[in-house]
This record gives sequence, structure tokens and C-alpha cells, in this order.
Amino acid sequence: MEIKRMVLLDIDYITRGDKAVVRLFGREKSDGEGNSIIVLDYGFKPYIYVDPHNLEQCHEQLDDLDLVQIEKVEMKDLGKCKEFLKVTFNHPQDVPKLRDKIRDLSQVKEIREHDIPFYRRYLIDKGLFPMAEVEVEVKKASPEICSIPEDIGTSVMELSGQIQPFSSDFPDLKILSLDIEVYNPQGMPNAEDDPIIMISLSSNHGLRKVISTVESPLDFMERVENEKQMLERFVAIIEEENPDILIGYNSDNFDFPYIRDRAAILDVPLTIGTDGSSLKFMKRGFANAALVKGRVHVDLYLIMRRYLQLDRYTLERVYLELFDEEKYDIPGDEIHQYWDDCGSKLEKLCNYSLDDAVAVTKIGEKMIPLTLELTRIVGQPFFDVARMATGQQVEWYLIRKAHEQGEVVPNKPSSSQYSNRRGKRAAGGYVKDPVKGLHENIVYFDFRSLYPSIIISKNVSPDTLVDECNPEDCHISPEGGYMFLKEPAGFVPSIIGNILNERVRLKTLMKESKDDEEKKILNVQQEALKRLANSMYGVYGYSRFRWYRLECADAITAWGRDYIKKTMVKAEKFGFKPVYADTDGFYAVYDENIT
DNA sequence: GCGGGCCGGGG
DNA sequence: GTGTACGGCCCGC
Repeated sequence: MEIKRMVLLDIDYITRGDKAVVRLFGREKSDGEGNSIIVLDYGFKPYIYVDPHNLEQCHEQLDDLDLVQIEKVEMKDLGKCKEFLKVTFNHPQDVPKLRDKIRDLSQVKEIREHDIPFYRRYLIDKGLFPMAEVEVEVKKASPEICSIPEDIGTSVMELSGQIQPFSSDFPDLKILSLDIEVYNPQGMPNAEDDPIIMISLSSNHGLRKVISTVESPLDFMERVENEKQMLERFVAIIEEENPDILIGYNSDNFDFPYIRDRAAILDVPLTIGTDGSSLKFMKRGFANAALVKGRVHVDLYLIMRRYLQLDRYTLERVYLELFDEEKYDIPGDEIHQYWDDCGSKLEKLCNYSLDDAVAVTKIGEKMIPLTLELTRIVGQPFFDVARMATGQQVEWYLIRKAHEQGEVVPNKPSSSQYSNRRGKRAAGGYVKDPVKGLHENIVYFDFRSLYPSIIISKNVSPDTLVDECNPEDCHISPEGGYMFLKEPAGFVPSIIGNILNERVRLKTLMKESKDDEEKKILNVQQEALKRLANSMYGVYGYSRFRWYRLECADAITAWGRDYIKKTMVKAEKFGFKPVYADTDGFYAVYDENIT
């Protein structure tokens, strides 16, 4: 038995016999140079909760279904203690197979937590956080369980004892970006006919390379004979560099699908996973996601759409926004002309191709830390968090917190609940139309975290919302008259409270710190907490969410309007005449004649 | 004012 | 994979 520490990069499960084996993908040592490692865990089983009409009779009905284990458990449901039956299965696939049968039993009121993916359940139940270090007790795995090619250099271990979080230090990760250029005489390229002409790679550890058939004196160019060799070199360089994170721009929907299609035509195996597996794709509704086992592929396009508010999200536009620098651009439909030119235009194309990859690395270095931090707070894989809407991030954070507090998670809305909820909308924030004209000596008033503050101070939560109550025991919203118990602290308010306290702690540390690098990290961490707290209001009003409660959303904005209007009236008494207001702040001009 | 359909990024 | 999902804008009625 041996104790190892690793950065937990990713997680999935495989099936061996009739059992699910969790695979934890990691990197030993956190300096971006250590070995890739895969740790196997055989010891985790899927389960759901059953809310019974009559506990004993329900238990009997379940006994007939040949389940692994049925156990009586005491849990909270929106703050109220209740008895549930915890039903354990042998394999994650048994859950969708058997849950309808269970739901249909006459003694079953409801089934709960039946739609939580197995690997997410594992992370939550074990208290593990991706992109942070974990400590594992392991032994060498028997090769027949998870055989991977010897020459890959990844060690495969088997969990033989504890697995636990080790430290929350920020690991140093190796990030590699890629970008391809494609021959496109017909406009947008078609993978059946149009070859890849360049593959550009750049990393935060100094790699700068363009693989192409071009003969060029430029030092970053690596010459190959043909497209097939180009793809083979691409695979070899990924294996050599062994990056933790792969990034691209629109790489989910362009670069990786194109590489896959060309590699299939040219018969090149794309074995770029740390387990020797090839590039995979996941359907995620309307968009695909490119997946490389043991590394995390992040498409920065999605991240930029989330964090920046722009009219367009081209690489050039995003680069300009972040670095205030124009990037040299070749119009897409002229790429083939630059390629067919044998002189300076071709050299420009080489430079442009490398520039794109370098720009993606630069954008990644600036934007990835925030998503990394969110990953370490939300506690779901980086790959998933990088593709989640903020509301989803909040939901998975709440699901983890619910588990910590012994709360059974609410179900996702059924399709009829969902269509009921759509259409309905909470009233918005207060907006005062701007007073026309050019105003001088403007002052701006705004509330710090208005909605999170209201949620906490008014204890706005699904578990504190009541139909009737003594007025002295509850907070009553100004419009709608929604009532929230003052005690005990609600589920969502208590979590927002913790987030804001933690944020204050980090900001204090940041001010005290003398180390610029540490200051930067603390700053990203407190920004991530702020984002999470601010988007938590949204869960009440978004129709797909588990903690949806329109009354809560309505009450929050009602209090918000009330506060800002009262503040404006007060400001006016001191000579500040409001000229424009929106939700949590207003602009005013100072007029001494008023007072 | 609405509902349905399309698009975004990439070359 | 215990998955099937966005949000804004335009168009036609």
C-alpha cells in the first residue's frame, strides 16, 4: 500500500463485469511535470431515495424488486425531518431501468435524487473537488481490469484505503492550445474534400509550433510530408507535452470535429487520452463537446460568451476587448488564396496561424483561473463546469450543500411543471427612465450585492416561505405580501451567508498579503464567490431549476424596488436629484438649491 | 404581440 | 450516460 497525492483532473466510470468502476484521472505532483495517473475505485454504489406513503408497506413492495439494499434513513426535506428509504443499486444503469417501476409502486409517493450522474454523486459523497489535490491510498491495479498501453507512461492504481481532499493550493497546470487551418476554396470547408493545411500549438510552458507541409525558414514551423503525418505529429506532440488542459476557440464545434473527420479518412488513430483512448464527442443538446480522457478540453468560446458582454464573439473581437490590441486577421474565405500563394502571403498565413494559437493561450491564461476557481467551489468536473450555464453551476453547488446538510434534493420539474413555469416571470427591478439631457456632476449610488443581501436579511427561501404566520415572526414583502419565517435560517440564505462571509475573509487576506501572485489568486477566488452569490437569486426564477419558487423571486425584486425607491427619496432630501435608476443603483445630480 | 425558426463561433 | 439542455433576434402572421 502506498499513499499518493494528485491533482484530480477528471472522473468517469467504466463497467467491469456487472460492476461500475470509478476512474479518477490525475496528475502526480502539482507542477505540471508529474506523471499522469488513473486511480480505480470499485467500492461505490448508486442509490436513490424513496419517499414512502407507509414506510413498512413500501419496504415490502420494494423487497420484491431484487435490489441490493433498502435502508431506512432520516433526512430533511425543505427543512422538515422525514423518513426516506435509501435504495441501493448494483450498477448506475440499473437506476433508469428500475426507477419507473419503483415510482409506480402504490406505496411510493415520490422518488428523489434519481437523476444525478454517477460520477457527480461520487464527488459529492466523497467530498472531493476537481482541480484540487487529493490524497489516496493505493496499490498497483491488476492489468486485466484497466489495461492501457505500456508506452503511454500513465500509472494505473487501485484504491485500497482512504481517498480525501489534501490541500486547496492552486495547482500549476500545463495548458496547451490548438488551432487548425483548412484549405477552403468553396467557402466553409467540408471535411470530405478539404484537407487540414496547418496545425498550430502553443502552451503556457513555452511551446510554439506550426505543423505543416510548408517549407519555411520560420523557426516555429515543423515540416511534414503530408496531412497524415501532420495528424500523427499532432498526436505525438500531445503525448510528449502531456498537458492537463487543452484549449481552443470554438474547438467543440470546429477544430476537434474536423480533426476527427480527417483522421478517420486518413486512418490516423487519435490516441490523445492519458489512458490511450481516442478523442470522443458528447452530445450536449444543440452543441457537441469534444472530450479527451485524462485531460480537460475547454472551449474558450463558451467561456467568453459567459463572462463578456459583447456584440460579437470572434477571436479578434474578444482579443481586442481583453488586451486592447488589434490582432492581425486573414478573412476566412481568403485562407486558400494565402495558401496557394508561394511567397509573402503564405508566410503571413503561417504567422497568422501561430498567432491564433498564441492568442488562445493568452486568453486562456487570463480567463481560465475564474472557471477553475468556480470548479473548486461548485465541486463538479472542470469539463462540465466550463460548459454549464451559471444557473447550473449554482444548482450543483446547492446539491452538494444539500448533501452536506442531510437535505434531500428537490426533483427537476416534470415537463408539465416546466411548461407551467415558463410564461410566468417575476417582476423585475425598478427602472427609472433617464431624464433627457446632458448632466454634469453626476453621482452614483448603488447597493453592494442587493439581491443576495435581501435573501439573507429577509430569509427568503423555499423552506421558510409560509402561507400564514404571526406578523412578528416573519418578514413580509412590500408587494405580494409573501411571508418568510425569521427563524430558522433558510437553506439558500444560510449558504449565501457562508459565501459572503468566506468572500470577506478572502478579501481581508488579499489586503494583508504582500505577495502579488497570492493577491491575484485570492482576488480570483473572491470574484468566483461573488459571481456565485449574485447568480443565486436566479435559481428562484428560472423554470428548469430544482429550487424554483416564483414567490421567492417576486419577493426579492419587490424588496429591491422598495429599497431603491426609499433611498432615492432620501437622497433627494439631501439635494441629490435622481436622473436615472436601474435595479440596484441610481445616478443623481447635485443641486444645492433643493436643500 | 405572439410563436416558430435560425444562428452563434470556426475556415 | 442516474444525460437530450440556450438565448437573442428576425420574420411572418
